[in-house]
Amino acid sequence: MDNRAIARILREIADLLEIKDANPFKIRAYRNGADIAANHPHELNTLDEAGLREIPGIGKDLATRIREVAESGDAAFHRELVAEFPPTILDLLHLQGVGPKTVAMLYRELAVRTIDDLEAAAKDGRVRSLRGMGPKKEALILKALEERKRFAGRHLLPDAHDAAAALVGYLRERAPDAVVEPVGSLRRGCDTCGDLDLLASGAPPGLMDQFVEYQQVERVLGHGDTKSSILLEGGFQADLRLVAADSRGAALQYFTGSKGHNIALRDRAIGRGFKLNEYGLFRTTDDVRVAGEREEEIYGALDLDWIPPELRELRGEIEAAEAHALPRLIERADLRGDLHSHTTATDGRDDIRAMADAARAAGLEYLAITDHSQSLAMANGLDERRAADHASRIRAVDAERPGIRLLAGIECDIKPDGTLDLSNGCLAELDLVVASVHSAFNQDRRQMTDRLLRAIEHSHVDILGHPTGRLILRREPYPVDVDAVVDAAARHGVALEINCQVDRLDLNDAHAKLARDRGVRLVISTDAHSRHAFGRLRWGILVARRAWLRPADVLNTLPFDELRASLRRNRP
DNA sequence: GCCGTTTTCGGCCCGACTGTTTTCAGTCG
Repeated sequence: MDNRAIARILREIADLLEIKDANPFKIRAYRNGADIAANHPHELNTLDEAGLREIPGIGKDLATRIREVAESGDAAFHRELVAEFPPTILDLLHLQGVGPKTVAMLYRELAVRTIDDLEAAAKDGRVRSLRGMGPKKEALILKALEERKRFAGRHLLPDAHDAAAALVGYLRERAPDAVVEPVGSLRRGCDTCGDLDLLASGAPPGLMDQFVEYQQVERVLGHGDTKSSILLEGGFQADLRLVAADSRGAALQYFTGSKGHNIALRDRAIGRGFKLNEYGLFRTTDDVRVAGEREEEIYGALDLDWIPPELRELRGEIEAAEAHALPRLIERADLRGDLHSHTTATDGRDDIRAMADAARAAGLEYLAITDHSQSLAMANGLDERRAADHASRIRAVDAERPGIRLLAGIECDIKPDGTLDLSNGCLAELDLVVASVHSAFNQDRRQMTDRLLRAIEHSHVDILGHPTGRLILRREPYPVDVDAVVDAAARHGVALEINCQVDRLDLNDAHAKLARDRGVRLVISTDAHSRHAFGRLRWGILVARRAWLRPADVLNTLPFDELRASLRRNRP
């Protein structure tokens, strides 16, 4: 059982306890445990009970349950809860406006067990007969059921940024003197986005009416003086909060989150005799406001350095801010090159010259052309003869093009047995080798891990490409022991890639941080298949910042000559 | 269920909006 599976069971326990109306703090403890499991960079099933208990938030009971799940695939406590309530009622919890109390009542009073049961009960008027329910609630439930069919789940980062940018632009036009800005997971740079949180500071109250009148509105979910929510065509939910200009810092802090970071910060405020909310930091004794206009003041009043939003995930940033030990995070301007790209020689859309010119126009000093190898027949992968010819063409363009240096590389397939797709002799003639998995994703964890370790041990491999193979919202990562891969990369001096394709972003933030902590170098690469793709470096930068990476942790911040000298094949 | 420069017991973050209510519970973020 991997962390994801452990997290799912803990989350189901929390949901079922909530439906049972159990102690809310117990529910929070399980939910917190699920978050910890989902985001933990190490495999929890490799830890014993003592090791688990060292993780803050995991105590005696949760450690026992996690061990139980790791060993048997389930926990007795979970099975007992599932026996009390059909697990299908958990689907009901995800409907907009339906919470645990409603689910419990629907099950108890109407024997509603599934989404279909609920739809039937709402349509034939049984829902409105319940206490606390009425025709409006019934209509809301039917709306939520209909929307569930149309828009499922989260959204990719660029889609969220585009939708937010359009909405922010619309609001700024109507309130030119206010500050309108994205907050929430957008500001933290999360790799997917559930909803769009916006903050307007110092805006006239009428802005709220204009927000709910936005052209793309599918439905207004709530409309108040300081807080409104809308559902956009296409499925995004957008929330807008209005605060006074002198509360902007407090509101930014509050609505940026994450939830865990905020709870820890408010806890810290209480411990120092303050109360923290979206309007400011107040002294408990006399309710006098001591900070609120700027975020820096809030953190400062709590004896902390200002914390970049990408780090606000309760992964040690508060301790680091207290010790003045926050890293200087990497920025787009620190990147000097791109080490993964494709051309018309395989499945790219532009030729070597077009790619080189586009990379230079994007401000890069060097570009590695790394087309596919022969196994990827679908992509017209290169055999040894074509790889050699392609390399000489790349070098010819390099010689004729000022202002950009090219590396003649390859994205070499890692075959199912862990051997590479081209001979040593062929790979030795190139400047750089990215090794990647593109086939046989169904191998088990042991096979896949051995496969990657064997590739890392290969003396010509410089970079492991998209190391876990995930496709966000489409395909789970293949099962692999990331810990072992990171350790091997550290031993052999192989860099791990943060692939900037918007549905990959692979490695993710937690794994990239793990790699950094073990002294592994990362690269941030576009995997560009056209000359228009270099802009996506910004998404990889967000992942890197969330992973606490400094410029020195990333290989392609080096000047060209130093980069070349640092590659495995050129090291003494 | 977790946790401890106030505590091993008694706390645990905070506020807005809605619908169904005659003062508030439920939901959401």
